[in-house]
Amino acid sequence: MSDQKTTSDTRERILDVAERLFMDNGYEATSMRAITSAAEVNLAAVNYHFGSKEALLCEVFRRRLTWLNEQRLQALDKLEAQAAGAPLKPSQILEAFFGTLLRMGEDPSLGGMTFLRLLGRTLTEPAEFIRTFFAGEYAQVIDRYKRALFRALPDVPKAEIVWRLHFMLGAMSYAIAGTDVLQVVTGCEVGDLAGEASCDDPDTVLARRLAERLMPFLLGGLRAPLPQFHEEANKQKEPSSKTV
Amino acid sequence: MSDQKTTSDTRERILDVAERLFMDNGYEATSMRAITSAAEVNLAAVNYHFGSKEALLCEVFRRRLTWLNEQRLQALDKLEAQAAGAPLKPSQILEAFFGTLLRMGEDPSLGGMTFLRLLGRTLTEPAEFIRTFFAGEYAQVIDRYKRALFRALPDVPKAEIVWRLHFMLGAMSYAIAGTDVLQVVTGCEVGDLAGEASCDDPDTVLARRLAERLMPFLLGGLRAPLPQFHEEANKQKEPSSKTV
DNA sequence: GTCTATAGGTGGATAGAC
DNA sequence: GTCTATCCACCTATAGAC
Repeated sequence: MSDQKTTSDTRERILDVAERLFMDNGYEATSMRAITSAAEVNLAAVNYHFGSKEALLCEVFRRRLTWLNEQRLQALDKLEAQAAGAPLKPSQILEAFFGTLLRMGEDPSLGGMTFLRLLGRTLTEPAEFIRTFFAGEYAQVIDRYKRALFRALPDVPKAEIVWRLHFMLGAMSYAIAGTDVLQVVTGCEVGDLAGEASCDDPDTVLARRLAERLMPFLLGGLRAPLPQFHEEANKQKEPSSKTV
Repeated sequence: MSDQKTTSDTRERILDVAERLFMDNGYEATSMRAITSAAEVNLAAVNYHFGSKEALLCEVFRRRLTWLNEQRLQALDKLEAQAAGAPLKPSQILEAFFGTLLRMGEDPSLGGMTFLRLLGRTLTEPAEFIRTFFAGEYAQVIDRYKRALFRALPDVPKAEIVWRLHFMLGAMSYAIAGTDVLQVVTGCEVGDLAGEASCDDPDTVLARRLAERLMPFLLGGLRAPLPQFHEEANKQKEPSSKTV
């Protein structure tokens, strides 16, 4: 990875095209032939550069997720440095986690909405190698954020926080992955929901509107009154509904 | 569909097995051969009974969704009759919509968690025929519930309600579809999150716990303060944050 | 309704020349 | 690094006997 003068853009072209086609059609329904012909490279090039179709998919994600993971950890580092030992506010944590991702959607050079949609869709793919891959990619970052939320919400049972983190991930993933489902389900064009018309790229506008809408929703869900518990409740709290 | 004395359970056996395999592997990765051999029927039986693999998938959903749609509409009818013209409470509407679905997860004869997971995963599949199918299946019910929410939250801009309905659908779908992602992402077993051990089927317990956890989260999100608006805000409200 | 047999096609991967 | 040619496993769907 050092001295090829033309680390020929073949590699990058394949990754760009694969990203788009995997998003449009899904992993299984996208053939190597479709990728290589759209990228105008030879069929054998994928196996030469990546080894297999599975490895190609992983590389499509790795090139974006490495950057995203760094950004998310840095955002948390920065907040914690500013707080000087005090717990963070939940809204700050959510902004660092979800805001960092959603800002990728506004920047085509980071993959834009194409990558975000692909990510949202692929997270629920059943294939074993995909689940294993994401587990490894996400483990460290999720763990850091989980601990930040535990500190930020000391009165909420940890199991409850974990559930809600999961709900938040789901709301975001579907909101991103299903921007076309949205139209269908709601009978509205995304343009109508986005507010005023804009001169920018529609995807960029969508990413911005999404962030504005999603963040209050997630925060409201995270801080909702706790559910009733049944027998002995969790260690730290009296059961009945209380706003956290 | 009337006089075959043995409307041989071949048909039902295929549907049951297809439901499970589509859930385990996804639509594209599940072959007719895998289905017919697991169901112990002949390879040609699927095409005889359903016509094609696509039609089989649609039928897998139709046999559950028809019932679900009826239940959801009846639940709303009943609430509206009780209210005698007054708007419903948001919590009632969510209970009717999401509670009805989640109760399917507790009843294996209605598909149980297998069907719920399949539904959650399939909603984001890119294949055109799937999107078209769901659009037709859901349109009527979603429209009724949308209008109920508009009435229940007259001070919230309609576009905002539509966004939040979408977020809620997403949170629920992922929460269901990704109960194994949950383990991986959070480092917990589902059992740990479910609270006490139980003698029931683990999936049934999970469905119950999920409902208890999810409903407060969704309600908190739906009723969260409105986001800031930029230029001219929506017609009905002053912009800055207000709890609805 | 069920079965066998097969048509007719596409998939991922690789060997080996250049 | 790129290309052609090819292997072969597997797919959906159907024709036609029983």
